Amino acid sequence: MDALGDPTRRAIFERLKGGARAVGDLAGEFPVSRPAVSQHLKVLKRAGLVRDRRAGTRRLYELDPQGLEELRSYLETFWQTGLADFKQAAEQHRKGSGS
Amino acid sequence: MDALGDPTRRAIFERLKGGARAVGDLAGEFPVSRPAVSQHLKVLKRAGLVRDRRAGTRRLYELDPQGLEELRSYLETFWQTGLADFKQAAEQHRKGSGS
DNA sequence: AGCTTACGTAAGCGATGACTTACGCAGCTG
DNA sequence: CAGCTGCGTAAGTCATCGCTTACGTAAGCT
Repeated sequence: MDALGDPTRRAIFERLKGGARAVGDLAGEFPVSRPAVSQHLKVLKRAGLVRDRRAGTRRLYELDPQGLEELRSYLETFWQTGLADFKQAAEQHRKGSGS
Repeated sequence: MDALGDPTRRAIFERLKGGARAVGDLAGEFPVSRPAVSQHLKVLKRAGLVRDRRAGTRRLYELDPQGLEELRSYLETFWQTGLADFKQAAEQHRKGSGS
């Protein structure tokens, strides 16, 4: 979650949804240097959101399904921990107020 | 989303799921000063995630249902933008590769 | 084997941001 | 009306982090 806090990193992450990409290739589409992209990928990898794979001299990065599932379930829990409950209260509270 | 990047802020946000709370009351449960909590709440409010309401000299903060719905739909979109597609590819890719 | 490509890492730097203390203001209470 | 409580804001400080340049390293190509 903290890993997605940075806009650039989030952009890289979203870009990876299109499929596996190499670092240099990826860096070509962002206004940052290649090492910067490397570091971002390192953080994402550490967060379990991406995976790296070798392809010749290049290193392809792709989304990690497992980490994504974990994130998803975390968010699911996020809503359900008393959130639906709160929503009902909110709706009730809203009943008499017109904007 | 950037608003939830900070751990302390996220903790405050989660704490608000339990219901509306005053600032000082909230600050009593965190290792930070009251003004710090105020600033965090300001950011959350600016992000549309929380709402403030007055109660005497206190100011109660609660989750904003509208902002939460926006966040939820954003996340929904997040998964669906080619993500299911990617998953199939990932599964397929897994088929014959033994590490 | 030597050269080139592609990447990761280290070191340094500038900027963002989280936190604290000090201050001013609104609202209850006597 | 005076005092107290509770909060927001301002100013300053210190850490964190994102970015760049420079360097070392692994893998294809000739």
